[in-house]
Amino acid sequence: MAAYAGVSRSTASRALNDDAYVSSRAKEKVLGAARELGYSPNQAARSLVTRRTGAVAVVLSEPESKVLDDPYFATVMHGAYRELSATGVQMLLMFVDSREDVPRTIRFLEGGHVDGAMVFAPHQGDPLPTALRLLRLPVVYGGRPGSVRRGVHAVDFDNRAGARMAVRHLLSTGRRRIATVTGMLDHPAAADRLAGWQDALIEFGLDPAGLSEAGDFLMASGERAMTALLERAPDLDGVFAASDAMAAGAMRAIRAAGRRVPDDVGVIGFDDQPTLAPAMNPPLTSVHQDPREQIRHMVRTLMSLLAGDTVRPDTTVLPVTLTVRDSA
Amino acid sequence: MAAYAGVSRSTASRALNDDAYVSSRAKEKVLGAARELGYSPNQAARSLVTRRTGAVAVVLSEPESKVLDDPYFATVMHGAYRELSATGVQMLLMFVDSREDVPRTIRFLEGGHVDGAMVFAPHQGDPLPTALRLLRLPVVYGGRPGSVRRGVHAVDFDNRAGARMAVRHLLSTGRRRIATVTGMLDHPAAADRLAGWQDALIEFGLDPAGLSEAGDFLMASGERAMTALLERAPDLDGVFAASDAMAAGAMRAIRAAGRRVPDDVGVIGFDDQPTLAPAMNPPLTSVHQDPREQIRHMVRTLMSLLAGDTVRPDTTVLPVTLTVRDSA
DNA sequence: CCGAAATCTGGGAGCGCTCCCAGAACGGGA
DNA sequence: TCCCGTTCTGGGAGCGCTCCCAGATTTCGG
Repeated sequence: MAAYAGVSRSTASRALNDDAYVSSRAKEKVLGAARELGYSPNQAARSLVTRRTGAVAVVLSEPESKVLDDPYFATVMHGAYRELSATGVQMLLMFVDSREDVPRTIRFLEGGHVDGAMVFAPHQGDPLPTALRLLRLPVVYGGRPGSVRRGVHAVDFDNRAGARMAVRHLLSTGRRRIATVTGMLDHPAAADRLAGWQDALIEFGLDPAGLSEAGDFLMASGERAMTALLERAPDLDGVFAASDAMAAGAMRAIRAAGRRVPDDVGVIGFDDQPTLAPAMNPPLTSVHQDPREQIRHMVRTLMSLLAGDTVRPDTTVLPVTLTVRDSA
Repeated sequence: MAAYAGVSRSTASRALNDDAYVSSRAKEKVLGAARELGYSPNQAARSLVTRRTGAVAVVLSEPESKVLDDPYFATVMHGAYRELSATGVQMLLMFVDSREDVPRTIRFLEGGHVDGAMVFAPHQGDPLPTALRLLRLPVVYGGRPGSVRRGVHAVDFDNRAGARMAVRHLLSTGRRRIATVTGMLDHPAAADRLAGWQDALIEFGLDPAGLSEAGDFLMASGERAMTALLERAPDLDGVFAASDAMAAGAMRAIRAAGRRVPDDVGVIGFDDQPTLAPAMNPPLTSVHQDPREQIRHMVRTLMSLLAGDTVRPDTTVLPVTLTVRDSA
């Protein structure tokens, strides 16, 4: 190929990587030859010497059922692919379903197959973040990792403020008995949302006691939890669910109990899932977060890290907004 | 590392790749040293000489909205990851959202970054399969590709037989006016399901005229189509929807028209989505297909191809079953 | 018009591995 | 005991690229 262009391998390499000190004439010749020959450089040979792979791992550490069910992860995968390929980086997707997957994953990540990783590992007891600390591989977390707190790069949403906003909105319509259905509490986001609900009630001088019920982010748990809440506190007039799916379940329970949404009970969800929240009946008021924005931040941070910039390890907190529809 | 184990690089290499002609003593020494040193071979150097990357691309050629919405794709991604990593192959996920993505994708695939590809490209006009024919890269399709018919490896479901089974089931409960809501008809699966519906009606001497309405696989289109059908044929007593989501939409329309499921109108879906079909009210009778089985077949075929076996290019058709619940 | 600085080019080394080949060690039958 | 086939080992070449360095060429101020 260098021969075909009539230059040395060195010059060809420089032209292809647009280095400094290449005459425009040589560059043109090389690029022309490459086009004519349909030449594309051998990635393996290149990585061998540059010690860069041009690939980044996206690690989803959640049980299978969750990943398949939650459209958030579909958005994450797709968004990560788009953002990464826009910067010329290949995405390597990895799933970690159970503790047994951890060693294999670690081995792969330290095997020099990737330049860095974007990790979603929200559970408290997840061994992955701890294991990852020992590697010297640039890692950016999506959402505050459950197990490791400080000294890591993370991009999270302001779950607590979002929950506060939701509850304040319910309060602003005159409701005073506001319950919550939480997510799994070993999940920092769930804990933060619970805290935000509590913040707003206390701020208003109200007593949160007995008005919280644990769910697991999925619809069925929302229905179950809401049924329990209605039994325990028949006078409740509002509910904040830590996910849209649970809000949907809660609505079913409310109707089953012969109450109306929003007339008798106001309902607010979290996530503002585009395929779910607006399609509900009535359309769901929900705390809106933008996963694409999160991904963008994560990619940007990782790219700085890969470029060798010293970025102070920190958690970036992205703002959320309240999308008001008819359910509250 | 070879030095540490006290053997030559050749012997170390042989031990690590468990080649023939290595004494068990040498092998033990090498493996022991590797463990002690936390050594893992440099993938780039290895690919450089073997001309194998140990990676396979999974290409999803569908518009973004579809990929994010359809749990089938989540299952595909996750299943493909599991099956591939079980055979020691890395998965590279690629999305092709629009025609503009095609050249970039082709360039990547022919750039020698992967050993083969598993492609999901169901649309009739999709330019990707045609472009892929020119590459000499082993490709296995998931579902019959829309544009290229023969001479390719594909693993499809028996959509036509599945639809036939569904309609026969409706017929067996005494229903005689059975409508269908189709998927996008540029999608071979949708066309096959429509054909199967027609097969069963004709087989029973019934006239399908006016009882079919086009949808797009999503819930909203099911509702819309069903409303139209009920208006056009108020006497209908059964409906076969080409997806579970459309079946859900159809149920809403049926209720909105003051009819009951299954008493007045029997409903059957397709896909038997685990998170949707059993959770519906009433639980949905649906044609069951197993995406994991499809993936397994695809991976197996691709592996044979990579091993250099000559596999006759052909479409494997996987059987489907009918899961009977309460909606019909 | 000269010399030094800036710009450009090609040769050579080497990244870490696998594969080929020649030769050493081993084993068993004549 | 010797010979031949089998099993095992190490050395060397080379995969295709980038990077370093030395030398060639151009540019430009004095």
